[in-house]
Amino acid sequence: MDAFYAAVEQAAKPSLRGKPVIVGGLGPRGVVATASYEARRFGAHSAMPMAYARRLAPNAAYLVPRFSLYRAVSDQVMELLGRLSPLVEPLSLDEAFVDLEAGGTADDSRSARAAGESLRADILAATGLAGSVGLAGSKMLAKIASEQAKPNGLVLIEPGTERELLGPLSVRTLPGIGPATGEHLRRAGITICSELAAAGEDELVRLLGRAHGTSLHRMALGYDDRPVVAERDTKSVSVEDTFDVDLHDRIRIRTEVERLAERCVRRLRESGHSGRTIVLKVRRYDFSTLTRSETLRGPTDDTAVVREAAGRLLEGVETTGGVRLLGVGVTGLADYTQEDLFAQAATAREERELDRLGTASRGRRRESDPPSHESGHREHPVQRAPFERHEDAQRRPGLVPPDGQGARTGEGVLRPDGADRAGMRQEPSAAAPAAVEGVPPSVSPSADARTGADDSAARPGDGSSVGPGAAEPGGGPVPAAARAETPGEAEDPSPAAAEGLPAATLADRRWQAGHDVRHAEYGPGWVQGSGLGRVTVRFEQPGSPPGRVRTFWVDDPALAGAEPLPLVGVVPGEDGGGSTHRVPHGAQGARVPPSSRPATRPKERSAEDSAADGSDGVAGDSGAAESSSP
DNA sequence: TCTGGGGTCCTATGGCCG
DNA sequence: TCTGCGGCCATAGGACCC
Repeated sequence: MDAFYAAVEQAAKPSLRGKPVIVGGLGPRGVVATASYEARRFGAHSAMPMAYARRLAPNAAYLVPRFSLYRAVSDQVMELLGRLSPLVEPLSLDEAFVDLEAGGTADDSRSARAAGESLRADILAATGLAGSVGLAGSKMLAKIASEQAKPNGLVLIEPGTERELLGPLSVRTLPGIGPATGEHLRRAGITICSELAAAGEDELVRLLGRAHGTSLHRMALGYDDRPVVAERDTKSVSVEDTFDVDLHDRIRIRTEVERLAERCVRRLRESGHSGRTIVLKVRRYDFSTLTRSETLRGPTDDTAVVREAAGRLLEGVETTGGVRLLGVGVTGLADYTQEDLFAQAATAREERELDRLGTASRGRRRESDPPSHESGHREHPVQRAPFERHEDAQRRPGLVPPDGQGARTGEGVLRPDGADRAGMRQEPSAAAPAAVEGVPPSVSPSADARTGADDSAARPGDGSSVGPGAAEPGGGPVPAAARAETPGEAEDPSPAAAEGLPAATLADRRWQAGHDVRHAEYGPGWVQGSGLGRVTVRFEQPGSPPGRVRTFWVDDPALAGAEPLPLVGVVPGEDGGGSTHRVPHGAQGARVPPSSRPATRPKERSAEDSAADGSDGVAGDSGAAESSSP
């Protein structure tokens, strides 16, 4: 898919079509995830620091990613690919290999080209978006072809022309040659593929090591017999956060590590995994990165176990000077969970009974899994871990008895499903007003509040402007990345209540730039920006003409968060928009009668309106669409 | 320019064990 | 009983990809 995230946003927001759009982290340390082709003309591109992109393209629209929307569109595209062949290997949300031969879809250049063109048409019809197709006899060449096809094109590499085509291309074209290897080769006098091929395998192995050397030599000759692999097992799960301002306070660092551990385990469980090796990642003030890991005796998906392991690893890390990033990961995954093991232990007899009766085997265990208790012939018997952990658990209140049932209920104190989600949404109510008044636009409120919570107290004058009110017992604000994935969450008052915090009020609502909203009177739109107690909304939707902007008070009860609308197939409703529109779970409780308080018109509105409605109609002017989310 | 977040794979090193 | 060696594992770091 071409400039995927930006293209989705342009499809969802008609006023942005044909305009430079940049999607990525909007905080002071954000980077560009995707730049639309219009933005690329200014020199903006993926992985570029956002601050630099803003200098190059100050009038672009800057938006945070909305992964749930991209995932939904991606699913549509992948479904179309699945019709071509059972062998589809997704590389990311916007890219996949398809083995056309295996699907019987194509067996020569003509039929392959036809399949590619019809696929592009189908993608356009289903999503309204452009995709590019590369056709070739191997994954490497297909990928190179698709790069050449962009934007919105199709390139086929005829069999027999591979070496001729590769020869003059930069070695950087080949997958696996990045900045470091490219520089390494350049110093050896190798800059293009023909030179790589001529260097010979022995020389490349000497330069780059066994695996890399041999595979690159083959690729330079056009050989690549890697198969298209449909199902790949996940090997690790991790979460990490970069902080807007370096962390110095040791207690604060520890708290963040624990929070990350909890988030990591949540993701681990959601994927149906447990894991044996806990990894702590620390990026220091000078960008040097170190990892520390600890391998347990058996796999776990227990929050407390991971949190404590991460904490132990942190103890061995020197953090004076400051920390800019922390991460927690789990590797050595097993695709059964601890509860399965508990259950197995507790119900082994029952299970054997069921098996004897021919009942299908239970749980998430697969044929390929390590043996269970009954057949333990492993050098490192993973199944011992639960029992060892159980001893720990007995000393720790609120943990799990090995009775299968208790695995969930006993731990409910730590992470009942609702409370976990609440944990993601613990938004210090005191921080919101402070942020609205005191935080400069584009500074992520969460991170800023985090720094305000202790670091600025410890080190006055290090740049944070949020006061001690930001600190909140029982959890901190949501990292920007987490919020970005869950639009509308901030509006849900229930989690706060579940945590015993004061119920959220309308004034606590956060309006994230780019996120969808619905106004009782004006219908669906999206947040163009907010700050100073106001939120500016552009009222338009996929398929509609570019819409107008209006500004409201942030606590306007007529305004509610909304879920993204489908990009294709919804005719803008006569009722003012989107009859298929769903109010997100978070907004249900806050549903309001139409305009119990009339749309207000702050004095600044006219100025803001005219700026945003100006000649180019883009959310530009360095204020509009960017995240001045309070 | 001042550098995200989620991954994968490879390499080197050192300890343990048969 | 000691030594050398290879295999495997744990750990750490780095390159790369989207």
